[in-house]
Amino acid sequence: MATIRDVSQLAKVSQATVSRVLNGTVPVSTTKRTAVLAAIEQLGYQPNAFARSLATNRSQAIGALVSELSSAAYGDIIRGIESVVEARGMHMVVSSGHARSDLERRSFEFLKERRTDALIVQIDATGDDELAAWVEQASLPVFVVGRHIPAIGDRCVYLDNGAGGALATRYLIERGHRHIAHIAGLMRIPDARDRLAGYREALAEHGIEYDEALVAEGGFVEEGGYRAMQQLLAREISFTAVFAGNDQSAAGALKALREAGLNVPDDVSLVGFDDLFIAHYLYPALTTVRQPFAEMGQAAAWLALNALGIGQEEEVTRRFDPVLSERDSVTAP
Amino acid sequence: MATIRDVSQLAKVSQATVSRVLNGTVPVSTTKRTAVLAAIEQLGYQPNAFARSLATNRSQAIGALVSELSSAAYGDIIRGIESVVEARGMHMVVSSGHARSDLERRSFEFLKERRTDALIVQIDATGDDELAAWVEQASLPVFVVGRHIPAIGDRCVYLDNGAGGALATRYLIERGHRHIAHIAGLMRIPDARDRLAGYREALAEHGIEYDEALVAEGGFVEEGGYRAMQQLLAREISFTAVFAGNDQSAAGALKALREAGLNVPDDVSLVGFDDLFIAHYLYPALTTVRQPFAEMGQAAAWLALNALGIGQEEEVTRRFDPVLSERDSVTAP
DNA sequence: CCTACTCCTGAAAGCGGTTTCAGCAAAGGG
DNA sequence: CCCTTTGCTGAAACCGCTTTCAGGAGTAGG
Repeated sequence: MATIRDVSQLAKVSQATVSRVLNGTVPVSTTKRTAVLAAIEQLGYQPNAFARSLATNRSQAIGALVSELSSAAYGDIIRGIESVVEARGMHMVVSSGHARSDLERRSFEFLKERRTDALIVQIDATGDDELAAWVEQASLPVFVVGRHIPAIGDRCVYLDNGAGGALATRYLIERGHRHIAHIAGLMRIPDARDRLAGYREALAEHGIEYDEALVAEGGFVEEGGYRAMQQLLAREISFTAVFAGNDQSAAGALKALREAGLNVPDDVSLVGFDDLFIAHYLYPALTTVRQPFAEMGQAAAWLALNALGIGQEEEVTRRFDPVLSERDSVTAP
Repeated sequence: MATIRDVSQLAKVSQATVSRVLNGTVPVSTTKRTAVLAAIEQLGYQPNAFARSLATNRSQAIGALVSELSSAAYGDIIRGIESVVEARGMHMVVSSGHARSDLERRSFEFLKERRTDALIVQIDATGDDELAAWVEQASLPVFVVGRHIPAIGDRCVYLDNGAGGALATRYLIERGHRHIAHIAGLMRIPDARDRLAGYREALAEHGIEYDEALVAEGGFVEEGGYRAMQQLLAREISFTAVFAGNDQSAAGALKALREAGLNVPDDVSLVGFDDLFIAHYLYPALTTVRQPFAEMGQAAAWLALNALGIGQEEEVTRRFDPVLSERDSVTAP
């Protein structure tokens, strides 16, 4: 591999000059510049990223720590991050927390050690307080995506889950539903609590009394949604619509409803949350609250770049508003 | 940040000795070793990865270039790669080709420049010959996953698509179907051709004549599957089963069948390919040929590590066999 | 008791860039 | 016409680690 030294010798200039041509830090006379460029071309020279990083103490990479690499949502977040980071000529190093708090910790250390210039984390298993401590004590800028931790609010990019829960519920109410069940998510996750709060808020707005018997916990997974729906049906309280805490639990609920001989949307309307692409593949296609994962990833990436002084310095949206993706799973009661 | 120098001074030894206890390259006396470890602990010292890489010319990272970051299949491949790479204390740098040949090229250069120790690529848009040339000319070990290019066969990890096509078709034949349609994939992709070949092979095995009118191209996407199925129906040739080239086109086909008033599986049986998790969410849940993406990613990662001399040196499976995931979309005619 | 190995250790030379610093030439100001 | 700027340039220091090399102490062999 050619080094900067080889280039400088071939071009008959100093290494410093080659470096200056390369980085455009200081003007270089046209004759030398062209000589250098010619030499670079001729040797097929590529700067050694390690040497550069060592000298500048910049890695030209940002780290992404996600909860689970194979999930659809995180794929979109990563894609969002990658698109802006790569457009800035930087790289992305990704690591997964495998949905376990200890592994999240390990991956976090891993990436820090790797000295990425900034870190974007999207993890669930680690608690708010601990995560906030990580963020504050880290020696590099860290941003959190998909989660709102008030203590470090300016470092979070998240969806307004309360508004999302209210949006879904209000949508059902406006179509005439009064008896609306809710399949809640994993209650240790703030998102789940916020969505439930939004549900209650929308009910209250319309003078509908909150009934605990209409709420069951689905844990954000399909199997949980399935069982939660079975519980709701077993309680023999009538309802004409269900707001599921996420699309996966909605899929499970759909299955349970089908098995109970109930038709969606004719007998029961169903709304999900997230707008993963499974929402589109379910039958009937699921009406759901859209969470703009890719945009959120982009926003987090911009925050990170801004923190490094190489961003666009425009104001970056931190709190995203939910939007409803209307499909075929809702009708009037 | 503490450096190796700080550690060496605190421990009253040379930098070389610190390096040696760090890497275990050469024995160090117990007294010095404990002094060094104490100093490291006290200073919270973490070696600088750049300096180390510069000195060793090893990045401790392997690069992954995937076609599209947000797809379910690639998520599993990445997860597979990450699991083995991280277990070996190395990192993964990922980049996306965004399903475009020029961007694939750019990302490839990007990662090479970044001097990852090895590269794993999973891309579609670049042609066989060109990709083979990249692989052979690269200055680092490169492996291809999800694709079989005979010229560089030992560097490919792939599914036996022909066997998969035959498996699906045979499965249908064994259940009594004789008139089986095929929704082919994107014919410029070898996978699609191989699956079609497998389909024909299974037909031939059972003395069923191949009928071109029973094949339509679905381009591996949902919309294409939808239209392909409409074409097949419009041709008014009777068939009792369909083998779709992948799960996404199967989903489209399912939709078209439903709109045509045909029930799956009672009127028409349907088999997909890939076993993405949408297969599970479709209604009826899709019987499909499973492609073990995560395992394939792992295999590719092992090949890469072996090439670097830090693998397990066990024989690594390169060609994976398809397995049928039986669900609810097939029945006897 | 002397020589020949071992075994461990430290000094120093890289790895391949960036950046400071000083210097020289040309240009501008008085 | 002399002095100060300005603009480029090269030498050299430095980033933090690994690794070679030479040497000293301790042990074994003769």
